[in-house]
Order: sequence, then C-alpha cells, then structure tokens
Amino acid sequence: MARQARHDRQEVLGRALDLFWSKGYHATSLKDLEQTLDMRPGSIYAAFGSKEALFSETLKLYAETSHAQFREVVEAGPSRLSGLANHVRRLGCADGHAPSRACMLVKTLLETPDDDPTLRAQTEELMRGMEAMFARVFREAQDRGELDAAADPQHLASRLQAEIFGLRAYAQRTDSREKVARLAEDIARDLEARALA
Amino acid sequence: MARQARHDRQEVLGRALDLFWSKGYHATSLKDLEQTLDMRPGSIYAAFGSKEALFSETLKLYAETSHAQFREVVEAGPSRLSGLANHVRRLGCADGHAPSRACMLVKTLLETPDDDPTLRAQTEELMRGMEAMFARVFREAQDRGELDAAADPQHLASRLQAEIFGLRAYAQRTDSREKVARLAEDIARDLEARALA
DNA sequence: CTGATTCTTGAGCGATCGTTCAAGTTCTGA
DNA sequence: TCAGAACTTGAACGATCGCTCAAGAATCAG
Repeated sequence: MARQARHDRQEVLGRALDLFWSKGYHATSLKDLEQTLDMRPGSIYAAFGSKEALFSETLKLYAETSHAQFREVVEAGPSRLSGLANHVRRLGCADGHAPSRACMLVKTLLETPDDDPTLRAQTEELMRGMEAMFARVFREAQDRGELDAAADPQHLASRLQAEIFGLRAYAQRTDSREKVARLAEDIARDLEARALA
Repeated sequence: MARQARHDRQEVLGRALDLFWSKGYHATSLKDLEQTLDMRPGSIYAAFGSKEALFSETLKLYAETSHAQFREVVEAGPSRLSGLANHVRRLGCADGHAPSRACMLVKTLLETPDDDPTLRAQTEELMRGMEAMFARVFREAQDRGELDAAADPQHLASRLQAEIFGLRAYAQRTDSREKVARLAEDIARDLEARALA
C-alpha cells in the first residue's frame, strides 16, 4: 500500500458530471476539467484514462442517479400511475440544482455523430434501460389493477420517454419556466387519466 | 463586372446544412466543410465570413425550409387539425431524405453552451417562430369551427412543439424506426380527436 | 488583345486540442 | 526511520482547430 488519492473519486465524478451536462461533451475541454476538478492532466489521466472514458463514467453515474430518483418518487406515490405522474411533475418544476434542464442522455445522443459508435451505443443502451424501467412500472400498474390489462406497457413506456425528452428539451429554452410546468402537468394528468375507476 | 463565383451559393448552403445537421456545430470541422462544399478555406471565408456565420445561415435556411414544408402540408389537409396531424405523421415516417432525424434547432439548442449567446438567441428565436406558426394554425382551426373556442391556441402550440421535439429526439435512436411511426400516429390521433363533432 | 476585377488556392499562422511522461511529493508498511 | 509505492505536477508533444493572405487563375469590359 502507498499514498492515498487526494481527491474523492465519487465527488470528482459528480463535478465532472455537472460540467459535461451543462456544456456537452465536445464543448468541454481538458482546461475546463482541470479547473472544475482541481486536478492536473496527469492526475486526470491516471484516474480515468481519457476524456472519453471520464465522460462515459459520468454518463453511467447520471443514469444511475436518475434511476434511483425515479424509483424513489414512484414508490412514494399513492399508486404506480400517480407515481409516474409525480416523476413527470418533478422534471417539470424548475430545479435550481440541475446544471442543465435537458436530459443528459438526449444531449449526448444528439451531439454524438455516427463516427463515435462507442459513446452512442452506451447512450442508447442507457436510454433503453430507462424505457425498460418505465415499462416495468406500467406492468406493475396492470398487476395492481390500476391500468387496463389490454394496454401495451412497452408502447406506453416509449411514449412516456418521448414526452419526457420533449418536455426537457423544451425546458432548455431560457424563457420556458412556467410553460414547462404546465406541459408537465398536462402529461401527468394524462397518465393519471389512465387509472381505472 | 468580373469573374463570377464557381459555386452556387444556395446549393453550397444546402450541402453545409446537411453536414451541420448530421454532425452538429462543434463536431463539424473546417476540413469537413472543405470536403463537403468542395471549397478551400479562402473561398469559404470570402463567401460566408466565419464558421459560425455559415452555420447561422444554414440554421436560417433550415427554419425557412421547415416553415415552407409545414405550411404546404397543413394547407393540403382536409382541415386544419388534420393538417397538423399529417405534419406530425410526415415527421414520424422514415424519410430517407433527411440526414438526421432530430430537429436541427433542438440539436443546436442542446449543444449551444451558455457562453455562446448569439447562436443560442438565434435558435430560440427560430423556435419561437415555429411555435407561433403552430399557434396560428390552431387559431385558424378555431375560426373555422373545428376546435373548441375555449381552447388555448398558444398552449396547444407549445405542447405540440414539445411533443415534436420528443418524437424527433427519440427518432435519433438507431433502433426506433417502427416505434417512431407509432408514436407519431398517437400524437396525430390526439390532434384529430380535438375536432368538434 | 489588355487591364481591371473577382474568385480560388493552399501554405501556414497562432491557438488550442487531448495526451504523455519524467520528476517531484506524499504517504504507507515494515 | 526509510525504501518504495502511489499520486501529483506541469512542461511539452504532435495534431488539429478556425482562420488569414499573398499569389495565381478566371472572367469580365473595352
């Protein structure tokens, strides 16, 4: 054993996440990272290997965090459908904490050209994971008798994901605060309107 | 008078549009442009001034083209609401022509950091223009008695725009062809379902 | 033809990109 | 206490970035 790292890896990853999320992958330079992480190039490369590898790790962290928050909100809801609705409402309300309102996965998917297959594949994989999560909750709603058994959970999931993509992309506009809250409420009500009796 | 330019400006702009649309602003290099436009740096700068100015012109062209296509589809429809629905259907069906399915305005909005206010402002302005166009068509639908006079055209417009943003962002996923068509059909039917009697 | 004007070329600018690595620093285990 | 492992530093690398400009090529009017 020898000297331990001066920086906490998780905390560094968190700061890298904020930076990448707000600026995007291409627009974030090593200089930016050096400043934000308070680390010099050598340390960054020793710890993470490359800019792309670091970005990849932050993307994974982002998905895990989103997953956990989603699961928490859904399980706190009085029902599965209203849990989903509350998740959408939470995305819609102005959250001063998040560095960017648009989903990081969408930002990455849209800025990843076809000639960067690694990042793109990872992004799509994480998106599929999110969608599968939605589908699972819809299925749970069916099992609990909240939702029509004839409904297609997979389709509802892709529809919800597309709506969330749109909501959050729209939220990136500087003047959209109130509008986004209304849009989120619309989506949430449509979800709750699917509840049986 | 003297020598005339070897390249047709509109045709060059069109090719630049395709390139920027598919790769994004940051990921497109001058080398890429030289190759795609078949022009050397000197000519590009003489004709357009800078990479950003060229991009800005392509963005404007994109918005104008989209505007024209939208207007055409809407006016060809049997009614305003079904015109809007057909517009959504057109965006949803696999159109081999477009180099990238996601809306170029959304791509630009998401990849434009806060420290590039010029491009961002232009993008948001063009988005507002699109939304205003939607609102106008909803208002026309009201005037024609197709749509409940109590509805809020502006809100419906922002909702439609958000849904289109989401649909097209989703379409960027490589495996989404059929799903996107179904999602578009969902949105289109919801629009038509607003038609009075 | 000639001269004037405009467009095109491409070498090359300074800056910045992501990355490497030898040297220095700090901490651990014995 | 000290050898050595682990981490940090920062100068510097080659590549590429967006961009410039002097020189050449092409097209006009007369």
